[in-house]
Order: sequence, then structure tokens, then C-alpha cells
Amino acid sequence: MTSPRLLREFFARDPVVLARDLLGRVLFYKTPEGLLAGRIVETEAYTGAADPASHAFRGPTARNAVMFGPAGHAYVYFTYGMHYCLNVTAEAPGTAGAVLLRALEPLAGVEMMRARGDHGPESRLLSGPGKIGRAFGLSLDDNGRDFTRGPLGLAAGTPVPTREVAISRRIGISRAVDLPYRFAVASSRSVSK
DNA sequence: CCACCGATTGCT
DNA sequence: GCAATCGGTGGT
Repeated sequence: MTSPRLLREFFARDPVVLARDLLGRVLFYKTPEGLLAGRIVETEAYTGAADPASHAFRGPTARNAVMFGPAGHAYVYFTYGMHYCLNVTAEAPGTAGAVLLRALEPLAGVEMMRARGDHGPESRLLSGPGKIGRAFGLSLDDNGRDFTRGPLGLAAGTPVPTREVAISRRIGISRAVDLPYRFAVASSRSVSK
């Protein structure tokens, strides 16, 4: 997981496969104020035309444009009037696909995360997609960032064995509710509720 | 142009 | 169980 080219290949796959493979890897964000990082413990896959729950289901729009671009870029969307959620794009250009990062275990920058207002237990600072957006200070300015270059990126981390992976239905959606596209590290206290 | 509603969270 | 809070989306 070092060269931009190898990273690009890693991301440019079926988002369902990518969502599983992202577990255990490390998401980092090098901000001017310091390093933020977390171990990925919960993800969800969203595909395109075949997935009614995906923002890309009805085709390209201004909001979902990066989902149709090259893999390995941040798709950040604003929802419920207050939350910013982070995805990493998948698939080849022209084909929509993304993985929603739903929960991380904090590894670095806990002070900075707390400074943004969450005073709960450390293990719960990043235990939900909206909480990741808040703790990392994400906004629409981050939409489209290249994970293979910029301050936002992925480090190898440690592999998660199959017996530790819990596969289930996606959370908070009203369509395509039966697809087993959610992946979580069973033993982690940081998985969303 | 307008009305609806969401890939959420936290409090009652 | 439900309010907060607002821009994207789709229909008129």
C-alpha cells in the first residue's frame, strides 16, 4: 500500500469486495493542526445502477459525480441537515461504486477529535459515519480528494481474519434493505449502534 | 418553484 | 420514540 498506482488498483474493484478488504486498514488525515487516524472497523458497500439504495442509482448528478470518476477518491455527502459522511470510491471510471466508512477505532489525534465536541468514551468517538465526519472536521471541501495522494489516505494496518468479520444488512436505508453489504469487526467496541 | 425526505445522532 | 436542520432531488 505505497505507490499511487498500486493503491489505485486496490480501490478500483467491486465495492462489495473492497468494503470487506478495508476492514483493519488505517484511515489517516494529515491536517495543518496534526494527524488524525483510525482503524477501519465498519463499512458498507454501495454500487450503482443495480443498487436502489445508492446515491448513484438514478445516474450522475452534481452531488454524486465523484462516484462515477476514478477509484480511490473521497465521496463526501451532507445529510440530515447536519452530518458529513465519508466514502471512498471504487470501480473504474464510468462505473459508480463506493464504500461508506461507518466506524473507526481512534489511533491518533484523539485530542483534536474531542475538541470538536464529543466527550464520550474514546472508543466511541468514531462509532458512526456522522461521527467520523464530525471528529475529522469533514466538509464538502473534502469531496473529491484523492486517497492515493493528498492529506487523506490509507495505510496498511493489520488484516482482519474471516472469523472476525460480521456480514449483515446495511443500516439506515429504506430500499434494497436485504443486501448483505455491511461489514464489521465483530470484536470491536467502536462499531456503530 | 415547491414539497418531500434522507447512507444520522442524541436526547426523552 | 422523536426532534434537529437543510440541501439534493424529482415532480408540478
